[in-house]
Amino acid sequence: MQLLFIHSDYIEYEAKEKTRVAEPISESKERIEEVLVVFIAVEREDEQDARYVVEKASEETISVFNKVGAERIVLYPYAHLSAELASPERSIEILSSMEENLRSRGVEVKRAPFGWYKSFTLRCKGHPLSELSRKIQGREGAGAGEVGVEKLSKALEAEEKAESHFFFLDTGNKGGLIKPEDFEFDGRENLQKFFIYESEKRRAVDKVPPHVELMKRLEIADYEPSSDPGNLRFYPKGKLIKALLEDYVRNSVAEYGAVEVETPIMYSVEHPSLKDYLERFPARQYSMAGKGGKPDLFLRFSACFGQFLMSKDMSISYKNLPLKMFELAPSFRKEKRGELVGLRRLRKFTMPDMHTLCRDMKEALVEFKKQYELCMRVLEGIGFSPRDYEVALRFTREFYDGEANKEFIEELVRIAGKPVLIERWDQRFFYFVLKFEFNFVDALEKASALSTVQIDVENAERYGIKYVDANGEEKYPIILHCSPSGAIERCMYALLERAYLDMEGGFLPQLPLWLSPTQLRMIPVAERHLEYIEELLPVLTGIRVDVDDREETVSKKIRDAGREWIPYVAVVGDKEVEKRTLSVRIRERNLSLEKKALPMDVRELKEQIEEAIKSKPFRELPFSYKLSERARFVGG
RNA sequence: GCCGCUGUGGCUUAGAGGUAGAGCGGCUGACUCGUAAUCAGCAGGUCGUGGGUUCAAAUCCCACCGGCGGCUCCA
Repeated sequence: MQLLFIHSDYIEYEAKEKTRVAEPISESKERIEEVLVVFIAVEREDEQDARYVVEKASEETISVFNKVGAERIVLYPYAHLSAELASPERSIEILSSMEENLRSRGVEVKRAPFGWYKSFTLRCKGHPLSELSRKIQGREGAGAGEVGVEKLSKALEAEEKAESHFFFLDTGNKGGLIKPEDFEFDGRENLQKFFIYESEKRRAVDKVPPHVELMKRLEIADYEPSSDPGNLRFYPKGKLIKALLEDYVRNSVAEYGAVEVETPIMYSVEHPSLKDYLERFPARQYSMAGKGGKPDLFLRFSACFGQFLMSKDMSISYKNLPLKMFELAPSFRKEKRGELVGLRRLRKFTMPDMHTLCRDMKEALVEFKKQYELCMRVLEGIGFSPRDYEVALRFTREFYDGEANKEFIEELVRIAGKPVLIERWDQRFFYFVLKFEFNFVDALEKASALSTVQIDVENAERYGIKYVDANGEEKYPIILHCSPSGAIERCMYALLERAYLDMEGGFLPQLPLWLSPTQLRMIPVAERHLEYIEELLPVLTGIRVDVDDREETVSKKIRDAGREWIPYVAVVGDKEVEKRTLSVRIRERNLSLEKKALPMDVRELKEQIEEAIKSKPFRELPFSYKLSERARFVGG
């Protein structure tokens, strides 16, 4: 049960309109003075142990009532305090028994009608105790009788109060932070969109994001109605792209010096170090009940716990630092229903998650910069140019006030090579003092983070992660959290949205060559040309080649290849067989109008493709190279 | 989670109280085909699910489920 207490001069409310769970009422309008208003959400778990919860909640209410010296109490049902409400019938029952319980203690109590849309005004007294919130929990199992009132977590309260301010910082800009009203956006439309999105957090959009249609049509991914929303299915092409991106990120961080590990995807809710995190986002976990007295489990929302718990048990010398640990972590966040969209925001996603233990802030900053550059390289390698993303640097006021740190921030802006958005928090409300993200702005002008690095000054201590320094003393390291690419699915979203933006701009949409499921399609004019194609295939190893051997016209096959965004399409007819060449169409970004096919030698074509995809991971075609043997995964 | 919109064969959709219609895709056949949709035929639908109103419901009402958008949020 969630309770919000407001000690008020008065409350006025009026029942306006019934909802379908409305209880019958006699009075629709009330005004009550010198009152402790208790906003209440009865939660599902309360149904299990209703009497206990009513007793505890009443005790707590009386205690607050006495402390603030109110004259009467109003119980005001307020569903919005919880995401896990009890049934309306039980809620009314529980609220009524709470009303009676309080009345039996000799207090004047009024209960606002349940299940009505109500208007209300109240005046909060504003003294230190005038606003309080409490959560009442039922007893866990049979034995544990003493779980009672808990305060909301400190972090959550702090965050509500935390204020932040936006600025800009340009490359040559020694003068410090520029206020948004003094910043000239000219030519920086994307940054402007990003800023508007960040500062207003709202967009008037009534369209489905373009990538959703594309992910289906290109047989990449799709919704799975039989799972929880936000858990997608990936078709062979999507799975291939995903696996290639994963390979690429894995290789990149290995090159940077991280070791790959794997940690469990579920953890006990009882673990003391995890509790703070959990309390902060109670409704956002996938959790399951532990049977037979075992503790409940939740699915991880990142690889942090696993790697922290692993680090805690390691013996680490200062000589091992900076120590980098990496995991391609399937992660779960039960995001609110309305937040889920296509590949942009999921409940199950793959997060490349690297943590770096650093001996001190100095070393942390050195690594932070390296990782900043690593992230730029990774995005570049995937196929994003710096024009495709906007940089945000976020830090606490305290961090920025150090003169050396100011220079550090300016250096980061120079590396970005363009103005960046700054967010400065008045106080630290979470575990980091500095973070950056590279944000993609999509076709509907929504921004979402790709790469990010954060400097964590809190979790080493919380988890008991220590290293031994040169003097033999135990120290807490500073921890860097880094996702070099951001969630893999989100990269796919950004690639699709970018392709859509290209299309809007008059270009042919395309995926990067190394990620294209089919890189080269061979089209025989007639059946008799298949033999020649079969001869060529062994030459083209290391490239994903397929053959459109269906009984269709050449025009149809060309069109279908175009709809699949295939980068190289080679037609083979009598002429080619005779001259031992290929007639190749190249889908370049600027070829939307010209549709020329040029004669090319097979080896020449192979070299050209190999040159373009060298240094990138390669995987074979995930299905038959013959189109006639391939099933369709999505309709038409 | 709340509010609004939405759900018709595998896909895209027409129909807005009175016998479910089309295109794509699939299958069969013909054409062996030269750069963005060859022609003909066939199969495929308890109109998201469950209730209700009605002589009659894809169509109106309610609930639930999925999708989209907004609010909110993004460790």
